[in-house]
Amino acid sequence: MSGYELAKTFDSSIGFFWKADHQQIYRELSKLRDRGHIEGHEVVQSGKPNKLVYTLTADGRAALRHWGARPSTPPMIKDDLLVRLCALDSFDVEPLRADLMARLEHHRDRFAHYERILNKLFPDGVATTVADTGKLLGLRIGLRHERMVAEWCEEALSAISKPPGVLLLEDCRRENNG
Amino acid sequence: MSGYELAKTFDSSIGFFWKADHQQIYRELSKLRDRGHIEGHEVVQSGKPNKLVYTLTADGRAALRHWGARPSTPPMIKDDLLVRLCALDSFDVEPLRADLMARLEHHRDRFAHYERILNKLFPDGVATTVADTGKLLGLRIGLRHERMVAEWCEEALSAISKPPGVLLLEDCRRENNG
DNA sequence: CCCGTTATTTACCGTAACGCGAAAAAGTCA
DNA sequence: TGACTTTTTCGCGTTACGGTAAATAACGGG
Repeated sequence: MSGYELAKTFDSSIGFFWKADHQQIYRELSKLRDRGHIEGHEVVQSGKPNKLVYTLTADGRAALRHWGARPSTPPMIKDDLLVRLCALDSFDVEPLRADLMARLEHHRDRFAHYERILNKLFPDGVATTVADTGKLLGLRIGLRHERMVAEWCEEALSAISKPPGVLLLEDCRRENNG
Repeated sequence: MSGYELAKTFDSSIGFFWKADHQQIYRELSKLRDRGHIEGHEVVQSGKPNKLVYTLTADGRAALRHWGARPSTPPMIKDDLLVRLCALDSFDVEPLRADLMARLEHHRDRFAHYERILNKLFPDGVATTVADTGKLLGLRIGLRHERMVAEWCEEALSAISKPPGVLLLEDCRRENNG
């Protein structure tokens, strides 16, 4: 693809867990070209300026496979909300509650959104190709994640609404089985 | 605290979702001091070099409260494993399966670790102070997260082990209720 | 023919957040 | 003296970004 096409289709592919504007895409393409991983070939167009379509070189494909065989690094959570919770007594509760409610809505929205995509792409819940299996699994962890965080937001809201000490064993047991 | 003390205690406090080595801590302390948010006072010690203990200024405390009232930004997942899944057909399956198994073990370990901390800090599952409530909630989302990812790893392993198309409605239903 | 619009790429500026390797300074103990 | 701990600092680099703008190239309307 060309940089322009990548920029346009980025959001609808891996855009849910990775953001990149067009500048960064062009930058990364330049880096890859400099390293010999990709090659750009001009494609003449009528009615529009020509575009520079990049394709993997043999070297690039090898590097890709090599990268694909590397162990992944489990990412950190890195949510500033968690830092706030770590020092909960240093902050006002009300804005935090508002934030938690906004977050709850946000994660519910994302969950619904992923669900729509899932129903659209995999109405039977079945992936027929290897590529589809990967995309389906990506959707699955997205769904799980949003549902998990949304549930946690509810728990957090009820915990900070009551005076401390009212988060009881009962809640724990419900959570540990849920 | 002093930079040295912060560096030592960082891992056992918010260290699970935020990493910082001592250099970065000193750097951030310098920034905060330059902005007037903290003040350093030398504390004489016997048997060791003196230390520079930093304390919040009134300005710093105000800035902290202001920061605490800001809406949080929901972080992206940003797991390179997900990128691999998005282009699953471009990679070899075996290293990916190995990676998934390592990840499964990793997240199970973290889950067990959080559970131990939870049982140690909150043997009754009850937080008695506001500060404890925050820490408990942090542990809770950590537990939820590790359990969720571990379950997803199992699902992913079974999905990539079978030929495509065998990830059935049955699995979906189990997940959507689980 | 100028002008505005879309498509496509590039240049140049900056920032935050980090890692690495080293070393300085101050003290202890063998 | 030399090795080791404690505490702080310096100077180098990188990755991964964001913003603003401009440079092309082609189209169509007035």
